Amino acid sequence: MQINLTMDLLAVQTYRYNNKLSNPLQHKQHASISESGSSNLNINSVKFPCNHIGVSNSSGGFKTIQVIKRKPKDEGIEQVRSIRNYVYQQGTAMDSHAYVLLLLECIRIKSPLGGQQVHAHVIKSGIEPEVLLLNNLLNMYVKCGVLDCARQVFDKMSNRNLVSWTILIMGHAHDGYGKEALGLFRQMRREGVETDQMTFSCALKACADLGDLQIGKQIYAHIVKTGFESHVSVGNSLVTMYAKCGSIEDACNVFDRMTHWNTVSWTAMLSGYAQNGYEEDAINLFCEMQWSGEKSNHFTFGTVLQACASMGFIKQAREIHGHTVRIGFEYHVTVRNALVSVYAKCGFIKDACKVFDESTHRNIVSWNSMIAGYGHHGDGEKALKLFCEMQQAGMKPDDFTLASILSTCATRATLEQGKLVHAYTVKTGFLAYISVMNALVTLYAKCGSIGEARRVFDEIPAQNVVSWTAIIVGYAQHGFEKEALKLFQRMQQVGIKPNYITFVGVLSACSNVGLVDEGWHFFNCMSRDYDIVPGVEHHACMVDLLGRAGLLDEAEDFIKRMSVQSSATVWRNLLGACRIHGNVEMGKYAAEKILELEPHDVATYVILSNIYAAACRWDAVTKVRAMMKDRGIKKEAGESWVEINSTVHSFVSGDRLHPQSRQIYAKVEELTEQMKKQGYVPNTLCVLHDVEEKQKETILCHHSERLAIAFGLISTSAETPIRVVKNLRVCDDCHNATKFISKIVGREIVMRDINRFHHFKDGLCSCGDYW
DNA sequence: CTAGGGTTAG
Repeated sequence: MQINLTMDLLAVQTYRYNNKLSNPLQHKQHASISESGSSNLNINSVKFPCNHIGVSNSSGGFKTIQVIKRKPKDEGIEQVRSIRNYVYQQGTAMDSHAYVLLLLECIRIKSPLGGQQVHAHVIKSGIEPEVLLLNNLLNMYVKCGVLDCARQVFDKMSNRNLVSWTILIMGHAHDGYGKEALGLFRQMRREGVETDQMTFSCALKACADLGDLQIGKQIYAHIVKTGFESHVSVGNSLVTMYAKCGSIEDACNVFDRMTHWNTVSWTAMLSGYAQNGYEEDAINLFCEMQWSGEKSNHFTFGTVLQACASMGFIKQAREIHGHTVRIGFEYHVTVRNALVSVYAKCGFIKDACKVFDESTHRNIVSWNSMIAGYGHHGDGEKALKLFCEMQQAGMKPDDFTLASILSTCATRATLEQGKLVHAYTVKTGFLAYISVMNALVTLYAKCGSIGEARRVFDEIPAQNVVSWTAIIVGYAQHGFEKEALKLFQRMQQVGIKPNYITFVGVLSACSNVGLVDEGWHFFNCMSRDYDIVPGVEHHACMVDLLGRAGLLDEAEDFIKRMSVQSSATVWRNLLGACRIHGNVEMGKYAAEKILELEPHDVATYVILSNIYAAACRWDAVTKVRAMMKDRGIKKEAGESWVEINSTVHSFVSGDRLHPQSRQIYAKVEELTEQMKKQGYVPNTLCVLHDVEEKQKETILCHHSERLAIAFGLISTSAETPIRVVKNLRVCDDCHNATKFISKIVGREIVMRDINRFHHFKDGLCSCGDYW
């Protein structure tokens, strides 16, 4: 089916990454306040940045970029106009107090334009603004997200007080400019201004965001010295700072030593547990909190539900959902968003959808949660539809939305749609967000364009651990292990520490080409040199590596000695290796293990049956087939798809639903003829069905990947590479056939199966038949 | 002037 993205793409002719937009800091447009005033009251001459305003940041990181979420044009102008009229109506009666009220109104409607009008009017009025009014101006700019202007006001103030400093520091800390916030904090102390609990809190928040435990501890020492330790707010900020810096013990210590607690204290501790992988402690603390009599609020529920989400604790989530209903928090937007998220992450997409649909008030997070939910656990088409619906409902996508949508396109390998979204990010300035660029790296990698992925990666101004991981995983999936491992070294040279997922990428790079020694090396050094405890995913990689390399006993032994709880994936990798190396007994054992964990896993039955068939154990094949019938398990349809003109064309084996079915099958026949002439012999062992030999050949030739390739060939011009995606491992016979096809038609065929990429060219596959 | 929270990228 076709999905049209409701985007105005006319203005963008090219999807290529636009270098000029890569660093909005070079393009920052300052909102200038004209001292002469009056001209600025003319709506038409208001010079105000409408897209993004950069604030210089020594860190060079991505948080430096703010995007003012523009409201629909008319509405914005209306707001400004009404405020201006209000100002005019007041005539000469305007005094400081009235201006303060107006500024608060600007904050309420989030109108920096309106605020600027008020500012201009203050200047024009000729009154000498006292500290209170200036602080409110500062606050207005900060709250409207225009730190540049706040800074300008601040710099011109002759009489700053503690509040002025606090507003500015808080503004920077709140918007992610931690270094600037700490710089201001230091400057403030140098200038001899007394700090209070509020400034300490803000400084600690800056440390928390920067993850700078050292400075955090220095500030703590200062807090103790000045006697602010007993303030609840300071305690809360300390808990948060330690938790965000990953030092959960320190956070606990502070929490335990506090003399009194409020809802914030409990929530901060809860969140600390949840973010550091102590989800169960978080849930226990939530229970303790209920016993203590402390009231929960929407933040508390949001946090505890998040803890449930990352652990897949659906039962607890439902209980908490019930609790929010009982105490009337059910319809709070934050709670609802958390509910959408928890249901989606636990795989209960229908429940998530219900909560979303029944929401009376939706904000950007609500849409993002639902879109991400569909992208990860439902289906990509629904995610894209919702993305369109969201815009029809007048909700502007943000960086989170776009990262999710790009990730959805990556999963579906819909390169053309992905390119449209890429263009959209260029046009709207969202390309400035590292999360969006990282998602683009994965998009191109997962669509088979590893070169394009690399180009995007290289253009990221300051790659973070996710960027590096994305490109490493990309190379690993394409079988370019050397490049993957080279980049792994490079990332460390530039000072980026690999994390848990980076190692999944590194180990899969090794397993994809059979680098056994290197795999062991990386596996062993994880905890030794990087302080990362290998998890079940890493163990699964090792089983895959050893098994596929033919070291089946070593792989089995490895599973038996594993320190973490085994998963179906671990056994599935062993089963896959048994299939490759034809080990019937171990395969049977692995299959049993998988079925203990996932009794309805269709693929396991199929592979087991394939193993028996390859060993000519037809009795056993029959048995497996009977077992499947008994248990009501149907063979999962292998599905392959190609994207042509932004439309996804999907095929299952023997499928005749496509309108061009006749031509597709004709092409398949034609190709088969040519292939046979060149020496192709169908491998009928790949056929599970109990049918005549001749019929088996036909079944093979009508496998979903063949249909997709044939359709790709008849729908695109010569020399265009064909990109096919398959939801399962590519079948042995199809792999062989595709090599022939690539040579016959003289085209590159890129096939992504569930594990990796196969680049077929001139009769050869990039995997070197090791897959 | 207010700490605390929900959505994202691998």
